Amino acid sequence: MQVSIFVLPTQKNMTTKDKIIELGRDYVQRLGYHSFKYQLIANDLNIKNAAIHHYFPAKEDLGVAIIEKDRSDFKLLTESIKKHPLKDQAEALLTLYINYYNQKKNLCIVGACVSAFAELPEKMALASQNHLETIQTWLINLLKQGQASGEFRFKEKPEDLAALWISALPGALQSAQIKGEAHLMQVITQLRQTLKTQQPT
Amino acid sequence: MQVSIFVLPTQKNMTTKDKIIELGRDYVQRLGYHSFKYQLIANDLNIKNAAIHHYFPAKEDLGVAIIEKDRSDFKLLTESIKKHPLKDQAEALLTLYINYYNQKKNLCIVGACVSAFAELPEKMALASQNHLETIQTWLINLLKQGQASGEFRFKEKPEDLAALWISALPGALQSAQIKGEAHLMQVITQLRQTLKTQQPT
DNA sequence: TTTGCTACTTACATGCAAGTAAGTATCTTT
DNA sequence: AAAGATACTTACTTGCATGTAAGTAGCAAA
Repeated sequence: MQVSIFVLPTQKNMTTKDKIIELGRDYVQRLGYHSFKYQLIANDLNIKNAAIHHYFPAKEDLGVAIIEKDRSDFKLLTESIKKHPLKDQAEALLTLYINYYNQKKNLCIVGACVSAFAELPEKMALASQNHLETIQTWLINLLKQGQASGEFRFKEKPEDLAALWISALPGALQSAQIKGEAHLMQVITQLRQTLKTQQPT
Repeated sequence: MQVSIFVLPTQKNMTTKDKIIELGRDYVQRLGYHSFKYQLIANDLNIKNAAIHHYFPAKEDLGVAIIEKDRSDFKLLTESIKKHPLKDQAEALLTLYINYYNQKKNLCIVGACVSAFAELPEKMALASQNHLETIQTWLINLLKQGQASGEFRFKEKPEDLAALWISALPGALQSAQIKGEAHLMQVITQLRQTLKTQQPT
């Protein structure tokens, strides 16, 4: 299920527009929305600043495109594994964050958005709201299925547990910048235990 | 134990320097470090921009002062309640975050620092590292005491549980901007349950 | 072949935030 | 009363990021 940790940000057969979105997402996840600049992407692609404005007139437009790409990727991922055991599906979310850490991306896109929310353009605020909603809904559903099937045996409300997961993961990824990978793994260990899956004997 | 939710950011008997730190902390918690500007504080205090540079030559200097003030306040708070029941001491941390939310501060200082960490001046990075360390150490200690006394009956390692708390609280505060107060309360509910305190019958 | 579209470059305008240098008013100490 | 320190203001520099206007090169369709 896990392909490669070090995915190349851009590939030859991608259009410039798509490369801009990919590189933009990278920088947003490393630096945050307000600290990422068109110039960084322009340098990487050996094009001029204004070329990016050709595709995305305002930074806000690129911001929205990045969020929607990330949301779309999330949907593709969850769709592709929806027949897998529920525990594996939950693990896929955890793996996502471990991969971010290994790629030195200490913000997930949703985390980057909420941590800059007060200064976010309105369209980006709406897009990030939709993105978070998508993740939350998927997770709640997963937890409900697991509770119903007995694959998970937690006593809490699925909504409450989902809230914990979608707060703790972005938070742990952020603080792992200071406390290191072990910190992220401690949080993930705790989250795994909340599911109360059958212990392998 | 809880004084007033709506504490005035500055008071008459404070020095200008202290007012700058307090207002700075407010703005950092609302906007994030890179989005808060000297001009905002200058307007609030009816002074000129350059007056702030008189006290804090570089923005980084004010940043460090804000973090150290926050850390100092945290130490004062925990010191002042160290004789209280352990459960109440844990509740005090939760209350801190509920108060932040009610004051529309959707970043704690540590959260503001880690979410902007890659672009943070070195002195601020160190200061925030110390701040986080202080909170973590306090919490681990509290959990260990509670485990020893039987006031808490969790089975996890105190370190792991502490990691969850200090990731989930900043994360929940941030995402509460999108998902509302109920979301924060769901996370807090889950964290309370991790302590496995005696249920009141 | 000419018309037009796509994908850019060149060159520039704008605005803003950080920071500095020099001056002034007031209060403090000797 | 003189000297210095404190708490600012005025006026300015610098640099950078966003964004725009106008031009160009190449391919694509009519």
